[in-house]
Amino acid sequence: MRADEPATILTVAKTAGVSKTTASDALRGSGRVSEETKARVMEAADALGYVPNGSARHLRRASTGTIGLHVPEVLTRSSYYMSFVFGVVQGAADNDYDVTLITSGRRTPRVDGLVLGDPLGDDPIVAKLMDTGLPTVTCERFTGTGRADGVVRSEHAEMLGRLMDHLRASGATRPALIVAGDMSDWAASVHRGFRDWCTRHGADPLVRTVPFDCSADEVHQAARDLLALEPRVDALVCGPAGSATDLLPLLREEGRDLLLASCVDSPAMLQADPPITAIDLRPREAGVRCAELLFDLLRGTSPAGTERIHPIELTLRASTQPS
Amino acid sequence: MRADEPATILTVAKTAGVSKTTASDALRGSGRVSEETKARVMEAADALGYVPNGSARHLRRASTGTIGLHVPEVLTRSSYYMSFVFGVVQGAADNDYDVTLITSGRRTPRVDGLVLGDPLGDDPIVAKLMDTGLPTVTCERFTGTGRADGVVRSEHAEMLGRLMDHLRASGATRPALIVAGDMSDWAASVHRGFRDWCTRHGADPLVRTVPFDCSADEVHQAARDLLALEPRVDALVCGPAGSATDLLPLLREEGRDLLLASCVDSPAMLQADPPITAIDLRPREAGVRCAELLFDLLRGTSPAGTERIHPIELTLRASTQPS
DNA sequence: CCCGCATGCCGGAACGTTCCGGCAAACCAA
DNA sequence: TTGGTTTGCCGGAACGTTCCGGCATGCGGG
Repeated sequence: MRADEPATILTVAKTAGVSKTTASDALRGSGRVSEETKARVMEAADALGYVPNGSARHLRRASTGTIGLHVPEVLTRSSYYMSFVFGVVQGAADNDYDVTLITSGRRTPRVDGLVLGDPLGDDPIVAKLMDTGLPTVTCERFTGTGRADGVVRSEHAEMLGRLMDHLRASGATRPALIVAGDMSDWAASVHRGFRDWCTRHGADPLVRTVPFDCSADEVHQAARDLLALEPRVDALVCGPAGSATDLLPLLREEGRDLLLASCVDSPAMLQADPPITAIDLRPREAGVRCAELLFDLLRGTSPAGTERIHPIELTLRASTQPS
Repeated sequence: MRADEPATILTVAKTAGVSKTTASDALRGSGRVSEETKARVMEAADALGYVPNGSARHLRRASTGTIGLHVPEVLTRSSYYMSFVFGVVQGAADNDYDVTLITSGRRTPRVDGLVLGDPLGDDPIVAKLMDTGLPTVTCERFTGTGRADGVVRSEHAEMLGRLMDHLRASGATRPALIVAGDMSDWAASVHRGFRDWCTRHGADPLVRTVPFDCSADEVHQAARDLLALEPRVDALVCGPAGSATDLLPLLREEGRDLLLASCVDSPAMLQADPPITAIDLRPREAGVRCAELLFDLLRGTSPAGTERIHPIELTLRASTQPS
């Protein structure tokens, strides 16, 4: 339980023997305050356990000190999103901001800006948030109506090409892809990367599309379709997070010894048998980058329309070694 | 980009032809306002797109309208925590509160109360948060110094007993347990439930302890220890989230055909081969309950010290069918 | 008619901090 | 000595909303 009333700037000022303005200036490094007075005020604030009242501060400054964060509630991507969320929170804390989670469009959020992870073009919540007019940064582009003020994105198409090169070098001649629909910029890039690679290498673009928040059954069905093709598919790239590990039992059951890769890495890919080659999207760093870009926008140090590239990596594991 | 200045209560009042006090009272259902006047004010607020300035409101009310949420950054539990977080956010939104994520003890948070998921007795961040004196609800008990104002917990020991009964009914005579250390109330309960069951049934309590945020290697090592025992272990209960699926490759490799169960359910348990029997902790609902309890505490409708039981379920799957 | 009560409005002050501009003192140059 | 500049303080007002208590009006009862 809380002991007594929190100290205010007036308490600190009285204790340090200065005006409230001097106390505020001393603690914030604003105005003109001598070093001696500044030290005295900071000592008093420390001794009193003074914590600024954010509501008062933000009322006066016409700001909130908070950014809103929205990620889709898709459990298959919980590992990715959890890391992303912690990254955004880290980036915000580094800039003395709080992060408020937004899971519905019910209330217009009172925040200084927004970070939207994986904004889906057909997500009404995202559309609503984009309509608030708040400074907004998206991780990957928004495929719906409207433009974010800032975008942090990765070169998924290029990385898919590199993965395909690796599969080809491992002996694959007939690769296939399971990918989510084009409402996600990420999924669209992966899809495009695959098609482009097939065009360049004279391969059939064998693709099955599933929903972004697809069930394991949907993934299984897509995989079965591909596995039934003749000539036989000899490499399978799984777009949806977690789907590669979900398919291991099916592949084992069908006695299919093909190369397997995932477009989203997670601890489960490493722990699978065999460990699965995957694209490490480095979600925590992506979160930090999104937060940083939003603050640059809020401070005016980056113009609206800024796009930043977030580097991703291909992690090779046993699932794509030639057998 | 934002079009123009947001409407204030003064704008609404002028538009509706009433005083600011009447406008405020009409929108909040406080004071004494006729139905006719109320309707007129709400119409004006709607037309103006009025959104209350939370900073002003909370400054006046000496509240923040925000609760702080802390969960450990343990990726192996991302599925559980993600659901828990979304549950807390849901519960908060239902009470018109925002949720701020707290990942470090660097700044004393300006929030009305705290929800701590899985508070570990040796976590310095949790200790710091408990020291703030803010009204605090924990999901499971805090094993360190200090007492939360409210606790939402489940009967893990009892559920463990039921799981053991099921394993015994499936033919297990020599069950073993991998569990995290006792810094987690949940882990301690699971451990106690296992030991109590073994005592009641004259079984050796075969247990290996791992850290709460254990690596897959640590789980593998613990499992190898248990698998090496003679007489042979015929059932394995995995405490750490995700560890049951992590062990499937090892069990397959060792040719061990034993019963396997997990103390934490997740989509991955369902997708494993075979699907793994698990305890569904229903994390999303747990999150909602924690938020609700915190608001009851803040409103004074529940006394400090309140404990509420959150029901959990045993989900039987192929991994514990007798072979 | 007068008094008490209920209803429905109202303005002022409060919340804690920051912004703005004023003022006094000290110093330096002409 | 006078004028200009710099430094370091200061009080008042502002931010948007809520709380508090006052007041006018109407109604009913004595």
